[in-house]
Amino acid sequence: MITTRFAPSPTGYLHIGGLRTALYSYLWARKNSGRFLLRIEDTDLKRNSKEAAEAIEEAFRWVGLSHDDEIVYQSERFDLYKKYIQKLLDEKKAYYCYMSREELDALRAEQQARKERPRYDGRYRDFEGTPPAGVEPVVRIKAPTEGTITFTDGIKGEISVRAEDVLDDFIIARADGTPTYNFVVAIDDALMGITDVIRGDDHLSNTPKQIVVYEALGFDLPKFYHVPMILNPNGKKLSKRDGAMDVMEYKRMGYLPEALLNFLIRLGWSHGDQEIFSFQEMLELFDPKDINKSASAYNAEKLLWLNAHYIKNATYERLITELQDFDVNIADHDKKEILVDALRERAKTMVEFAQMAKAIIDRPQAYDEKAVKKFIGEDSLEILKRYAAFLQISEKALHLPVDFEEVTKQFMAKYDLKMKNLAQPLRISLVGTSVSPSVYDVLSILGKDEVIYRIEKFIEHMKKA
RNA sequence: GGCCCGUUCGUCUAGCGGUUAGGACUCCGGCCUCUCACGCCGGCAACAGGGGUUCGAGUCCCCUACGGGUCACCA
Repeated sequence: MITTRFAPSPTGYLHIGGLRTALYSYLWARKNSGRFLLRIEDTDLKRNSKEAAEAIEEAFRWVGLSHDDEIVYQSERFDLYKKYIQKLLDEKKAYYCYMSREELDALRAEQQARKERPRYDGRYRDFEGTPPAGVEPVVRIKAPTEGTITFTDGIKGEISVRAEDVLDDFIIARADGTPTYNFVVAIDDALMGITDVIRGDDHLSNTPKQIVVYEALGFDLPKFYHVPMILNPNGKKLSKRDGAMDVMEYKRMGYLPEALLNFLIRLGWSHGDQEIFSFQEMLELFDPKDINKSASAYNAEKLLWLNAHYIKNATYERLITELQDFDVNIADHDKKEILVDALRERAKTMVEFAQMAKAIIDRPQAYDEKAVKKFIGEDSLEILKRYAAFLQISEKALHLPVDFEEVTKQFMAKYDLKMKNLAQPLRISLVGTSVSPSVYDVLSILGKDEVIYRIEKFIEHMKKA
């Protein structure tokens, strides 16, 4: 059984880097009928963990991820950690260190002056004497001083480091008794039964320290997968303005969650040449062994393309529901399918979709000057007037785009007009600009009466001007 | 600076010793056409550099360069 976990520190929101590792962890667990757990790394306290957890769950809900069991808060497990600290103390695998911060700072300064790696010198490692007064001790773990630590990373391969290069007796409990990150991560992963740790590769160099904890406590090591970072389009670290903002911000910008997920899974992972992955396919095909070794840059155009793809293929119900979040309610519109089909090919985001829908449904507030200048000629108004009259007396029932196409062709034949002569003036009269879906679609969506009304209003407006 | 990791078109990537180095996004042409899109067809564009190993290297090894991560009583 595979158990994975997502273990963010409470920053207040979930960004796409976090979402991606969460997705990978989720997929790997679910694919193997395993469990996917959520743990909040809040040993630091200061920040509001509940709020952060709620933000993460909200984002999970939006994209369709779910976790098993209750959320684990490290801040609620201090007693547990204390027991393990005591255990290591009793077994002499950890010890109190009475070095003051000043002494520590001085030591580091010296080492740096000598161009050495700053590290604790182990002065209290085997201390048996009377502790200096007035110093609240920290607890340090005895780390190996020689030899190498080797582990296999599921993405990077075998990683091997020399103990003397990277380790020292690091602190596992602060002077106030609270435990530190590298200590609790190892304990919680072990106690929660995590078999596969999938996390950002900024944790790669923490892994040896955590292995020291696992070994001191006699826990089995999980498999590690260190996922490369997401970079901004310039190859630098991702910041908020590049896309590292709250995942929910993507919803507000009109992205569909399936597009975001498809975008993220493909960023650093691939399955041959396949670009489009349904959630089901992600579940079937994802394997962390196929994750790339190198960092990848955030590519906004590709996200947009994927979003457009999912909009094109979404159901009517889905799109109509999504539209409600952007103040467009067409659930009761009798031509809603025609409207949706006309716009789904054109919108890259739901925000654009909504804007385009409004541009058709709402009567034009103004007429684009450039368009008028370019397309409204001497006889345009006369043609429109006749066209409206032609529609008015039409005996045929006008509902679908093909109905309007038919009468329009009859009209053009009667007056020996070309589509080019009619289409743009008509479009401008209906929506106020020279850009819109097919005029036949617009005609159908608006319906005969509204069409005639808008044409008359336009003629009126032009005559006034 | 020490340690660790990485480097195929601008970007995401395929490749797993023998390929005209493939696909996708973007961009540029063309077709379609009532505008804008969509769609379709076509095009530009890459193995960081240098040494090895090998009959043969994008693929294996070493070095260099560049990029990133990390070295806390943060996580």
